[in-house]
Amino acid sequence: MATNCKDYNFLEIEPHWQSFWKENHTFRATAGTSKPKYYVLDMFPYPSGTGLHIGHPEGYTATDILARYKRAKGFNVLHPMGWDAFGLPAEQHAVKTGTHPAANTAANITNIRRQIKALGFSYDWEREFATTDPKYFRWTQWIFLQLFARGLAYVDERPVWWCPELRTVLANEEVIDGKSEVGGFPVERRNLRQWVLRITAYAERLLADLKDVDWPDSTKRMQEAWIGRSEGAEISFKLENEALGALKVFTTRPDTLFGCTYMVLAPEHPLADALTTPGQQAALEVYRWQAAAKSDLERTDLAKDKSGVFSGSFAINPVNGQRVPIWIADYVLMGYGTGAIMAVPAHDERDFEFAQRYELPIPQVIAAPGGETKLPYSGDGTLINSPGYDGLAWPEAKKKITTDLAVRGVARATVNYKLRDWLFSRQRYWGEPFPIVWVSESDYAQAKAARSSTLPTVPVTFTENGITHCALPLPVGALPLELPKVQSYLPSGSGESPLANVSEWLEIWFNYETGAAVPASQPRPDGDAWVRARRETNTMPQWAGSCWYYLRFLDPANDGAFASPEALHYWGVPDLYVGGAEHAVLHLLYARFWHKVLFDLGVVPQSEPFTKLFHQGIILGEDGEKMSKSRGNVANPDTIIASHGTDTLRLYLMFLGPLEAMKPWNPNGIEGVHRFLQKVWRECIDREGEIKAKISATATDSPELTKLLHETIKKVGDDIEGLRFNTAISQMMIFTNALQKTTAVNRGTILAFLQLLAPFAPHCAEELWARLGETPSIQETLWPQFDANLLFASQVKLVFQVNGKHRGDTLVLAGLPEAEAVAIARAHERVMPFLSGKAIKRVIYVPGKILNLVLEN
RNA sequence: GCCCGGAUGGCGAAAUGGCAGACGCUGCAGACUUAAAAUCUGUUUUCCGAAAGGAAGUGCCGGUUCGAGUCCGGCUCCGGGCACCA
Repeated sequence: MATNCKDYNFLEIEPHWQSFWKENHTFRATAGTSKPKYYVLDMFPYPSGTGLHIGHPEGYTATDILARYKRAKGFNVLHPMGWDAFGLPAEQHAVKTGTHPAANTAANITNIRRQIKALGFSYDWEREFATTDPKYFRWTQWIFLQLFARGLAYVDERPVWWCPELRTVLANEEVIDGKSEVGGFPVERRNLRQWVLRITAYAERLLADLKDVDWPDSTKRMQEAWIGRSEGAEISFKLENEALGALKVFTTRPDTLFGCTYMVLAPEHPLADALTTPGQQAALEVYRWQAAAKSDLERTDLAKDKSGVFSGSFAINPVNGQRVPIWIADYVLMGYGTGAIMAVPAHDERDFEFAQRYELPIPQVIAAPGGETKLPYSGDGTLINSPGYDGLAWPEAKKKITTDLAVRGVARATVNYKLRDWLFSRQRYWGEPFPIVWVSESDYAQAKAARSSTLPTVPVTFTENGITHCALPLPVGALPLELPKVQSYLPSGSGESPLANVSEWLEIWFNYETGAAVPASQPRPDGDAWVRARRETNTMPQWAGSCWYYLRFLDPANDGAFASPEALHYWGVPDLYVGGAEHAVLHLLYARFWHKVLFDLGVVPQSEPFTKLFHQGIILGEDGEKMSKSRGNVANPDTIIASHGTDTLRLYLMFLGPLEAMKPWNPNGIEGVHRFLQKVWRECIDREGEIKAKISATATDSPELTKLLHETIKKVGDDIEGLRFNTAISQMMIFTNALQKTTAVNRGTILAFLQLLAPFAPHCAEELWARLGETPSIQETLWPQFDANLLFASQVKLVFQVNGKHRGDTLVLAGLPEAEAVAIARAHERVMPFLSGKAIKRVIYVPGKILNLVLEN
């Protein structure tokens, strides 16, 4: 049922077909058909208050074209959309206005959903959800409980930004130049009790399985670098003060052990105090205080100016018994390896710099193959000045020294990762509450008997004022644990989240069998399973909800499981995942980690979540700068939809350049693609709104037009598969230009072309399809086939070159033998003059392409 | 500092090692129009030339090749990411 506008009235056409698709559930995905499945997923957006900017629809248009194309190719397509709706901006808004973040979030979702729907994407909206829906985060909490039960979640003291003035914890992005973003107050690092996920337990698999996924190489390399595997040895240095035991260091270069002239501890190292002699204590205090006052950024900015203090103590080098002074310096980090290093200044740049400044010896122990003596030298070489190992190549020496020391029990080969465990809690209101209560040791012991399968082998505990608290999970049946209403979204002031102020919710009698809770202010209910408990006040970070949403889309209404085994089996994981490169590490690594845990639990059938990944490029402002409100260069899709229509916007976004490229927004080009759609319209519909008279079922197309049509079918299909939408559109423009020059055209040719256009400009194609009297919807038709026989021309243009220079061309029969081609060239009026008087030394002939005659001299 | 991209007309760009600049924008000229808009046609890398045609040309320097925007080596600039990881 088409509209009846005479001109290409997109404002009438686009809403018309959008409601048609909605009423007919055109894009509803139903599992279990015999068709092959195709799951194409966008990184779902955070519903921010400012709505969509032009960058969002770029990736969404790309996946939509693919989704529509794959449907036409006979696939059962799953193409969903939802909302990553927990997050800081909503909380900040709540603090400012006092309104519940849920209300603000819902309003933002309504707006952004309207914007996305106006773009006419073929999402199955029946699968929509937000991560903030209790029916969704119930399963986020469920997955957390699985991690907890497997010992992959624990609590630990971790430093976070604390602003004494605001009495709150700040995120990294809320700290600017060591001051709070709000108010500009000073901030400091402060240790707080945090939940941490043991992602490091999966480091090896997260690294190894990268080889199995079809991702951009650069993204794989970033993840590799982030995981940062390095092989080396942990070596124990005996301390001169034997009462203190040994000092363990990690090194990737055990072969340079003879070149170790000092050691360095991180200022936070537990042995730092004990090792510091009374005379040096004051200096250490000052140094520590200086290091702590620096932000991480300052500490790393000062990288070039290494500093430290001597502890006054010595260790013994296990290979040669030499006394080695122990220094304390902030260029060694407590978070990596053992927080202590053996310094080999001759072969490490940082140690070299430090040794120079403090005039420590710099003996060379690796000889460069070229005899080069410039230090520091960290390249290949053989050992020198290393009695017992001299002359060995460094890799062998590394093995031999490690084994020799291992035999003596003072070293072992180890693998270290840069990857740290994942800090998984936030002191915020607007996040998933942890389904955890804290109970006393004795109550935990009592509950353990009833709940053992849901508890980790080693209880998760923390100690406060000498009292040990044990983490007891809610039974799965008690999920979801929803957020309580609070009086204020301001932080508690003590470093805990606002939840710490809701005492009726916080302090409870807890039934560890059912998960039921009664405020502790009321009498303890009858029954053995009731224990005194305090709820966990932390909430989960925004990453939690985005870690597994791609699985919930498979079966979003399921109340009995995060998704049914049937849905998990049928739809599997996304066949294509499209989103920004800014998520190359964190989101994609966290999601992979969770997926692997679910795989180990046997609840998902595959070990990797995203088989194929693609990053769309960023669209910059007209000025070539990143779009931002403050620069005032933000383009809004709404205005373009109103002025040119969404089909034009979609087409233009794809025509701008390669999908992966970073490109500036240039609204001048919009007219070009809009004209293209106008032209398509005019080729189908005349000024009176009737079907153009030149279209007829009986017209015979010229061989050229037929060939062009089949070329276009092939190229558009190939380009969509390769995500090269810009060149697909160019090809359709070429076809339309040719169409315009015809006086009669076969109706079937027009219909086939409209099918090619449909994934790109679905409203326009649908309208013209209906005007031409076709039913059902163009979305339900199969992609046209090209005839490969028609792609080969009998005549081809052969280019003549003399000494590699273009000297003319001519049409020849395809498959012309070389001898004949040379004869034609010799006789060619433009080629001949260049050949006169010279012998042909060599002939390069690429049939159908080029004939290059190489002359003597 | 390290890692990853990128650099082609006035602009966005295209080009399995085989005619560089497809397609689109802009500009210019023309047709239609009383006129304008819209639409259509032609033209638009630079230099020489009246033209035919010729020469140069894909950030810079060199190399491989009959032939290089494309491959290799060395730079410059721009963008992104990471940053004392022992």
